Amino acid sequence: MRRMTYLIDVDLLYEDEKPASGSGTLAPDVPGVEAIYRSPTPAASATKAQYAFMGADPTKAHTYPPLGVDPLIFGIDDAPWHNTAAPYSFLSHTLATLSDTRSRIIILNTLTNCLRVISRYHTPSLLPSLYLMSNTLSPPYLPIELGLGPSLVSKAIQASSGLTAAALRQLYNSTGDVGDVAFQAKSNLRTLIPHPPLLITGVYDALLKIANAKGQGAGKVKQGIVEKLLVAAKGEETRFLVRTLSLNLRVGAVRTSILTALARAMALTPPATTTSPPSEDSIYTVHHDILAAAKGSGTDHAAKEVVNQKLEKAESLVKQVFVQHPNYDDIVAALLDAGLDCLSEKVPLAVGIPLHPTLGSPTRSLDEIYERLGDLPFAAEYKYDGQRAQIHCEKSAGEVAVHIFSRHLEDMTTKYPDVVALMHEMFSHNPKLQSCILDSEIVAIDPADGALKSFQELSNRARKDVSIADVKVCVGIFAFDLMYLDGEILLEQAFRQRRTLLRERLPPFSSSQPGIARFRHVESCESEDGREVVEEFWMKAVESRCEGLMIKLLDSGDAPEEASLKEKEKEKIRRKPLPATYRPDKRTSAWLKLKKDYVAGLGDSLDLVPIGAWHGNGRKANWWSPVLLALHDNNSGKFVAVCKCMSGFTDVFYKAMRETYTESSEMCSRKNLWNVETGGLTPSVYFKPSEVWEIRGADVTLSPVSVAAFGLVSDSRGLSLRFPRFMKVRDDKPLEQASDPAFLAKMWRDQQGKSKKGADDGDLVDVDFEEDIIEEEDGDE
DNA sequence: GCTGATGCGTC
DNA sequence: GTCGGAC
DNA sequence: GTCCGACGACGCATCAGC
Repeated sequence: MRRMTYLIDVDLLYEDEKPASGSGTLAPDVPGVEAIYRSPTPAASATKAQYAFMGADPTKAHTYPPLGVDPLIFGIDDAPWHNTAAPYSFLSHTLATLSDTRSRIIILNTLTNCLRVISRYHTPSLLPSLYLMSNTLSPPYLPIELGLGPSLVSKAIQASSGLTAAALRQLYNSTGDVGDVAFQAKSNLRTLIPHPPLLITGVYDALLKIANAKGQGAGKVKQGIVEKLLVAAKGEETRFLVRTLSLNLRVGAVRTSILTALARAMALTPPATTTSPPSEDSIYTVHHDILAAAKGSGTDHAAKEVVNQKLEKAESLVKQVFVQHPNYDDIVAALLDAGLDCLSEKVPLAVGIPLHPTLGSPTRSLDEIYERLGDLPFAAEYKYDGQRAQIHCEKSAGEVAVHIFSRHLEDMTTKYPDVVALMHEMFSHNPKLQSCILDSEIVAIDPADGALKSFQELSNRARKDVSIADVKVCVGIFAFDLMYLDGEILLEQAFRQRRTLLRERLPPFSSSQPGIARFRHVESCESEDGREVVEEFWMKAVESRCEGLMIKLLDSGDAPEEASLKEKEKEKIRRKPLPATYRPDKRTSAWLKLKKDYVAGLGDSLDLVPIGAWHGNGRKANWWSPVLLALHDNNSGKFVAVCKCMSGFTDVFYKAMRETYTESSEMCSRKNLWNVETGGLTPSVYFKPSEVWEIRGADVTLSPVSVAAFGLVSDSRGLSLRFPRFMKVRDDKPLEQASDPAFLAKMWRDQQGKSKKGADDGDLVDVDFEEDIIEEEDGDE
């Protein structure tokens, strides 16, 4: 009913301001955006079939073949589109297919077939397709960002659909997806002048132009490009275009799936652009005859086995190359030029290009660690609470080039000029050093005594184009691995060797200049010293300002067998090899992390009351998520919000919550009926305070938005919780026994006391003293 | 030139 | 960062 | 075991709007 109203509005709008020329209500023309519209042939030649697919009802007509089928069966011999350039509708068709399934197999088939078609019929679209599939614009270490947020996208949807912000908001609350909102808004529109089809290359170029719009008026320029894209988009295109623009593609395929598919596509359908065809004995390429045999009547198991082996080899090759050199531009260029066989040589690990760091998987206790590793020797290292840093250094003609990359491979060299200077000093102090790539944690420290400071203090550092003189927060580098040294790649060596090399060739170093970073190795101990030593080390780590321990195998070995198995069963089970190499592609989490807040009794735990919530997104679209949680102030009797929480709930729990707090019931209202204090947060709905939940977090943080414990610890800030997650319902606790502000304030003080020598006398810590420090830091600017 | 909102990175 | 769900 | 996507607190950088 309401929708009818919109339809009329929209029609009226278009009567008056028909955007036949792309202007009207739309932003002024943006130079260079014609590429979006450009079609290799005049628009008039677009076939009926294409428009059938792109019509308002995309479920009715599909000109594209189903992509989810086994790639061996999939017929790639008919071009699915009629122009030479690949239309964006083909990609949105692919993404729609992905969205319809959760089956990994179908997802991989779909991606593989899509990439085969594109590389066969329009190789220039291959690279942009990979970026659009992975919802990225460039390698992560290049500073290219869309700079579009929900508000700008929403404005653009308003402008191109005629719907009001409130109408869009309501659509959004019910679907939990901006793409769906745009799709529905657009489906109410009748465009009189058909636009030429969007092209994959055109969409990607438009995204780059959005990213390149900088300076004053950039918002308008970005919005203008978005509106043009939206006007040109048809059917499913709109949905995925908007998801792309919101950086929330959500089709169940990210890095690994895309790399796997790219490898399979290249193996099955080698590009015709290579300077020479793949050799007959290529271990990757699936040649015609074997492919024909494998896809035959389905009985040639030998041929299928050969195909599978080749595909597996290709996948592992592409993944390995990518984790060591995460750049689709380079990989696609190499593939198109020389195919899979030369990929490794053409796209090598290189100093100056970040590799994917090895990650740690969580562990609940030291017992669990010993269970998983048995008696294999390991090193236990402090896990510092700072920022991961991969440091690249290379000497060339006497100059040392330094690059520093973050955990997600962003280039943060200009954030740490003090680290760069230190590396220069280290290299000149040690003239034999030529090059290195090392893995480390950068931690805020007290420049006087090197005492560790908190993560929150580190995060106060400036981030861009910092000069050494401006550095306000001193840091220490705590190195723990060495992946490359003097021209030699060390990834295949055992951690024991890499660690020894690190210690010998890059010893601890302090600059002669004040304020410059210091270079240290992480504190560590070894399992060979005995379990008691490790236990003690773990306690020491917890008492220091560390999150806990990282556990790393020193030598490659085999996982221990389960003691409970009988001898016969043991023989059947293949022992799982545990590598001590630096190979993040082999195991996504090769190291084990033991953090204090995973361990029962060690983390911070609070009893909080749910007092409100927001509408969930995506798979949580029909549930309350996140939920707003509050302390109970014993003095005022009021509930005071501390933080939002969305982690730790099961689907069953969400459903139950939806029942308990039914919208517009006596338990749930859009108004603040129960007079709760929410500070800077405004939930979509308020809950009647009625139960207590146990919530765990890693740390208490000083918060600019929270008003919990406001005034107890700082005059300008409240307290909140880092990494909050739901543990369980406390049926046994009445509301009045929920945690109160004083309790939270005490938790914060205890946490501060821990790091300060002599300040651990609990209640004797002077609140005013702490407060002074904070206000001083606050008002320093 | 300043302030607040927004984007996007860190954990 | 955390977590749960699906395969 | 692996992959994916729901989202947490926080703070600097940037740009809109005054």
